[in-house]
Amino acid sequence: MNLFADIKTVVLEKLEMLVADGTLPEGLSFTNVTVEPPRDALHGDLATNAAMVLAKPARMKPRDIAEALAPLLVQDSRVNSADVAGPGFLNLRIDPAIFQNMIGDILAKGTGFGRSNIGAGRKINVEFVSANPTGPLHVGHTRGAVFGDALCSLLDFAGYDVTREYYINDGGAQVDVLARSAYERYREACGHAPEIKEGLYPGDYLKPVGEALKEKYGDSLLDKPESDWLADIRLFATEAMMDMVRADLASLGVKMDVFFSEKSLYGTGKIEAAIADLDAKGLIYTGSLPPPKGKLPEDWEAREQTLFRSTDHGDDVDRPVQKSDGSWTYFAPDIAYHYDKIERGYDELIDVLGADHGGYVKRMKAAVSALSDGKVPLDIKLCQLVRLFRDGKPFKMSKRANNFILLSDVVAQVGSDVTRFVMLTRKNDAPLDFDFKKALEQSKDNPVFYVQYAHARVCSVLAKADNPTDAALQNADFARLTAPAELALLKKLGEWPRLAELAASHHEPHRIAFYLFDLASEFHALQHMGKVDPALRFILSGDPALSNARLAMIRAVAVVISSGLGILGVAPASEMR
RNA sequence: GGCCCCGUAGCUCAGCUGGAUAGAGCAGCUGACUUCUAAUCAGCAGGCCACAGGUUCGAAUCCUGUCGGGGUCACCA
Repeated sequence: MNLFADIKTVVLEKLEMLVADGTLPEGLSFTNVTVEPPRDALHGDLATNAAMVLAKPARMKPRDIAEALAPLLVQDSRVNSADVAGPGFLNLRIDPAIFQNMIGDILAKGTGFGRSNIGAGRKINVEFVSANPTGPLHVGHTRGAVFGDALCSLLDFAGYDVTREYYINDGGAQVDVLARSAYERYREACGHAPEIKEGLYPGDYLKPVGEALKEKYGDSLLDKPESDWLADIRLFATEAMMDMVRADLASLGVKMDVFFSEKSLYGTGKIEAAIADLDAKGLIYTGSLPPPKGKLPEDWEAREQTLFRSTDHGDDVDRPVQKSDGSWTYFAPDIAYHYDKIERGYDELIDVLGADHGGYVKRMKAAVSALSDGKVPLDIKLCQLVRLFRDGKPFKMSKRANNFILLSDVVAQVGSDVTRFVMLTRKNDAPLDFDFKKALEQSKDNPVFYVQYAHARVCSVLAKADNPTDAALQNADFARLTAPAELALLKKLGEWPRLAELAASHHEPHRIAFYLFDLASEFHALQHMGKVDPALRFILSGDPALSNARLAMIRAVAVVISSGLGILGVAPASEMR
């Protein structure tokens, strides 16, 4: 159940009644009417802005509308009172029984509580990580991996049919460089001194690949021209790199549904087909681009190129799809790749990219808009940098010194759960500070710990009460939960379905992390009250009925925490020792 | 120079697609454990929401401009 959605339905019904009886004029749009929690709990449980947003189109005073609407709302059994306040807000007080009985709902549905169907089974493809297959994943990829994966879980929770997808950039020049680097490691394995020239990948991770190549080819590729071995080694090395990538992702609990190869677009007519589709829409032409605005590059010269008229779909300048020698630019396979996604029948697309790809957003959106005739929305989420610290001191990373921090380093040091949670405590477009020491600290300073500790405390209390089953707790007398702090906690639980929907529709998994922190905070506060006032303890030996109700309540907290952590891909802890 | 992102308490950040008196955590100060985990909690203090205009019943939120920080910028992917 989503109380906010339910009550909004009621508000809309009552507004229709006011139209029907002539109080409100016909033809009003109710799309801006909202039902949300008021900022201040003193104002009530829910508030609607209906009277204010309708005042102008209805040519009425907000208070007049509100006063007409209020008595109708109170007719609903769930609404105890409706008061006009401020400039025309309607503050609603909800029957406490609604919140109390929600516990039964939570215990019955378990972690399914809060699932919605706003996705309506629409197919959505989320492309993320998509790191070049030239080495292991590093911290930057880690953020994209965690963000993308959590976003997928969130969308699934909201009723989408989600595909997790990784685009393997195995068609460009960088995999040739990989092959040459691997070849040197192969020579090294064969007893020769490797020549890791400038521009090749120097990392040690290619040594096992060299060994494996020796295993497979013996000495047969030594002293052979590049043309004899390049294709074979490229394939071999790329597959080895993707094995590493898959292992890295697995260590974070990320499992892709589809690995899509860029190479598969070449020589199969797929690029040609995508460009032909654009051409048929009159969006491909031959011409030369104007020089970039502002400072002119020294070697700039006008060039005839095959261009995509992306400016028809919101881009700032048209983009080349073919180089002057007739070969494709990197943009062409990207167009073909997104064309392929559209042809596979996705209703929505999301690309998760690093912030350094910001300049790429408009052209890709333009391409998808053109290819799908504006029917398939593409959202591009840019993940900002991760800055690494150890105990407050910045961590130096240098690619040249070959000491850049790998995903596997992070996971090895702090574990998957902590890595994931910390990475999700920031909006994707804000830079993230990741402190190795703080991430492992067991204090309120560390939100992962704080949330897990709340869950563990519930487990501990339930254990004290001999672990009653959810089925048994569902029969508790929830009406006994009348303390203000208890009702506040229940209202927080009631926000979960709405919050999950909002997080999903905004493509913002970090909201889950912040909600869990708030929920944990409410719970910790309530538990602590039991120390000050024994009457508020969860387990009261003299009142088994009230104890059961409270145990059911905290069990519901654990269920929602568990559910939220599940979306983030973090395991709930049952004890913290 | 063009485009994109960011600018909110001393620090790190939320702010629910425009709502009521702008919120957390840390740091600071004052308090709270013979009890279900004090690994916690309560309170105090802390603000020109970068700045200036605009849109309207109402702006941290939307628009325009300015300043400051970051990213990116024609045959590299």
